[in-house]
Amino acid sequence: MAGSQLLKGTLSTILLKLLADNGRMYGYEIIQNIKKYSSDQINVTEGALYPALHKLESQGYLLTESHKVDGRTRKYYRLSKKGERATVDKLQELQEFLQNISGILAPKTT
Amino acid sequence: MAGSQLLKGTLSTILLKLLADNGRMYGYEIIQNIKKYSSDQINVTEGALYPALHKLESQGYLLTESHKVDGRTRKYYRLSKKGERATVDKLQELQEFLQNISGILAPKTT
DNA sequence: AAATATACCTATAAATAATAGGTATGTCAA
DNA sequence: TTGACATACCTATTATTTATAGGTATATTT
Repeated sequence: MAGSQLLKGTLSTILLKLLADNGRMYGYEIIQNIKKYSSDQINVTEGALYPALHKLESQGYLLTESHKVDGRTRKYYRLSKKGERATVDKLQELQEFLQNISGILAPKTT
Repeated sequence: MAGSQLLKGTLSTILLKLLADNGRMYGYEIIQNIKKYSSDQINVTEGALYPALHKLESQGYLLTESHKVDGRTRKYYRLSKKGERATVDKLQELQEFLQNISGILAPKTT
């Protein structure tokens, strides 16, 4: 996809926010969810998603449990207490950054 | 700075936009400008800026001219015709991306 | 004389995502 | 029944991008 490099730096925060909203999700579901919410414009690849989830897990932000559904294994991820706190911080940081970027991108009226 | 990795992918577009607005700028000026516009929150390092400018130049998006001012050399960068076209495309791409991100980050009302 | 600001640059390291590959089950159509 | 496609997990390698840290040099302020 064009402009895919724009995702850099924002993916982990998006993942935390999705889990905060939805309680628990599994990898495949996350990919579909982001695709849908962005009207097919943001395509998170598996090679980006799974390492990102595993890193968040290793940092103690996520807890996991595996369940077999229709013969296939699903690994559910959800926020730990630590992850909930991190989500608040990272969300605020990202929103401030987006505001700053918007300020720079705003058409100049001078 | 915290959250500095958020800049990833957006820097070259920001540079193009700044040059589109200001006609021509030199490296040091760009760093100060971004710092000021973001209220000190976005700090573009030299190690990020100069390679980024040189890449844009090598892609044919920027033209340069050096001038000596107060004993110091300034290298001015400005958009080429090709750079002007690229700016329009990249700006639109970034704005669509920011909208998508905002949509995902918006508080869930469901 | 020393510190700070201005002004350019690059080499190496770190972080992050893409590409491309692997494994496996379920379903639907030819 | 076979082949395509969707679901579901994963990792190794590569590419891209920025940070860190270093270098050079002049002007101004303390």
